[in-house]
Amino acid sequence: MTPEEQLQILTAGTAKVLSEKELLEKLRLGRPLRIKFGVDPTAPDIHFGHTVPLEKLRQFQLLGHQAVLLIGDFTATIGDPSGRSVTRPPLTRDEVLANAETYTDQAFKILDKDKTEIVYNGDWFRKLAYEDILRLNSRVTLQQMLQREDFRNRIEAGQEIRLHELQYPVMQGWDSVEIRADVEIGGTDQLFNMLVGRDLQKEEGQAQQVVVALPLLEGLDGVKKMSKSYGNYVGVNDAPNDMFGKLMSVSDILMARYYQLLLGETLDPAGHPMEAKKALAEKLTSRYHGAEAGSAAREDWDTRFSKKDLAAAELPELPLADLPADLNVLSLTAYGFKAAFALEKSNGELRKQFITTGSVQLNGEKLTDPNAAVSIAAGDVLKLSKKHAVRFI
RNA sequence: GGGCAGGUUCCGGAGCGGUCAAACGGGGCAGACUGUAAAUCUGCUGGCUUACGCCUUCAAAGGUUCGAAUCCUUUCCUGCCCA
Repeated sequence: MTPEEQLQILTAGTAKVLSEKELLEKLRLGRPLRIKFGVDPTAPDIHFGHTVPLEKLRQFQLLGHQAVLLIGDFTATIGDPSGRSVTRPPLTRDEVLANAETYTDQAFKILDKDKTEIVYNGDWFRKLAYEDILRLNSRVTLQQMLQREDFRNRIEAGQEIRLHELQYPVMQGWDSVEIRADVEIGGTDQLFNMLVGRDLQKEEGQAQQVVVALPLLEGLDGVKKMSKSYGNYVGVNDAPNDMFGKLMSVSDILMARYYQLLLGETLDPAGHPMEAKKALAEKLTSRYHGAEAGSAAREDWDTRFSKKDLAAAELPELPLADLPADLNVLSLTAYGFKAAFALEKSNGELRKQFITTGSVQLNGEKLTDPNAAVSIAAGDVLKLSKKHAVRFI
């Protein structure tokens, strides 16, 4: 593949590349480039938003370049201040290592493990003496650091910035020197840190890395960035049916984004949107759970939602023995939500929202009277809402 | 340190002694329609109650009053201006 063709693939879906010209020049060198991607193993829960840079890294890998996955075991104990409005609590070393392992397990569902070099930045940072650190710091000015938007905002807002937080960009920059990175990949929130890498490489007489910034993935609502705290995420550890279902609920516009950023593919505008969405959901589910689970999730979705055949669908199962003693429609519904989905609904909500609207159905029969007595037999299917149903056994 | 404006239910934002569980908008949830899409429409959105009603909420603590989110005092916090 020509450098020009590679460039086109590699810049697709990116938010910013500094610069495309330099990237093209590097591609023309004809040798495998060293592509750095650094992760902070600060949280064990990984969602699809985190996989966007990995997808780009894989593209580089497929084109024959060397992926270098940097585990920020050392920097994680500081906490990246990027985009943060408060100082992050430091993690213990054990937490960091455990998180790192979880992370790599997930990452290799996307990356080719055998062709990925893993490095830990503790390997060099732990060896630095105080005088080395001072020397490193002497190359970056306070003014440069203060250009950062999040630092600036915190100063303006009168919020504290601890001195060690200023070290973070310097350290990330130094990682690039140690790795001799040709390219660094990261989210747009990493732009500043990645640029520091260029400065330090220049100081060290190295060629400067090209910075590839990727957009932050929108969450399921299509508006806010994907984040656990917004509840709009798809976790890579979500159960196959959950993952499939969540992906089916995205809007058409968002689907095109997901194609681009999660699959590295372009959505064919000629196809039927629902078919395209099922294909997206199946591919992603298969990636994390295997092809078998992927197609099973699709089949189950079809029986449950396309054919609306709840009886044949795979549902959470509740034993008859655990049913509440005073069984009526209201207590049954409350029990279903609580036992199968861990959702605590108030009686008022159950009555007004779920029962009287006809949302609650037993084997297809609407149960609209909260106080009506019900009897449940094995095999009965209780539909609580469009998205929630259980089977009794 | 001085002056001014504020802190209301998930968010924004009305209310400024009783008719306030608190307008309106957003968000969320449920239903209809659909492709678990979008758009649209309907309902719900503190808790308990079939309901009458009761209970807990309007930064915190006290107080005035038959009665307070609304008035007074103190405390905490926020924004703007001056030094």
